[in-house]
Amino acid sequence: MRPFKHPPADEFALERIFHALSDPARLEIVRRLAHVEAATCGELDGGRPKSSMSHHFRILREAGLVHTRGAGTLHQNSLRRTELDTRFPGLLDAVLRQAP
Amino acid sequence: MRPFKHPPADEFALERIFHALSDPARLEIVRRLAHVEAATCGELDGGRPKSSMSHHFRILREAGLVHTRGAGTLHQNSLRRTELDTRFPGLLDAVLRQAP
DNA sequence: CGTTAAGTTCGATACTAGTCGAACTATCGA
DNA sequence: TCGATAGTTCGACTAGTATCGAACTTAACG
Repeated sequence: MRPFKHPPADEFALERIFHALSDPARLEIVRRLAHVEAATCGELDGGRPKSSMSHHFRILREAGLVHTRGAGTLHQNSLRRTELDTRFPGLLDAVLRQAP
Repeated sequence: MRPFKHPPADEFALERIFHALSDPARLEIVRRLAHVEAATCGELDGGRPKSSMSHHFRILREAGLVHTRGAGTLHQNSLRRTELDTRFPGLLDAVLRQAP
């Protein structure tokens, strides 16, 4: 499995993060990830096909919102919460306070 | 002059706000508006044509980020800061802390 | 009025992004 | 090793969006 590209926290771009969060499907993914330690792609699809989910996770990963690590045949995704809170204090809280 | 449509604070949609902020031109507008009481469209174009600016201001208005009021022949735009802070505490701060 | 100035609207174009099926890859288990 | 499973990649289609010139609207001022 190819390793994923995860930008370091000092390369996070606000525009990219906002773009990632401007899609309802991705906003929902982020919110659901906030309640768990990690989740697989399959656990978070809302009936959407796998190729669509893969696309959304890639956007979230490249924005720096989500970290994905392979665990056997499945991928565990987690919110990069502490890094995001350090780099953009208040942003994630604002998102999550909205619709818990 | 046609009155502008300004959504009430309880109709702000996070997706729409994020989309509005995902464009570099609009992010810059918001940041510059944070430093002044109000500004006209012309004061904030970065050499961009008026039709482009008008487009961006409409997106910002309809997301609830900016309020526009006509003052004679020019339009005064201001950040809806208190309403945004009430509805999404921390969000605007996160944006503005980033690049003052 | 006629003019100037500030923005808006319209229309065309180009680019960007979301959706989803099909084929591919990698890993685990029988 | 064969098959099943989880996810990625590819390709095509579609929908949305940015850009910008040109025409239009509105208001202030001679």
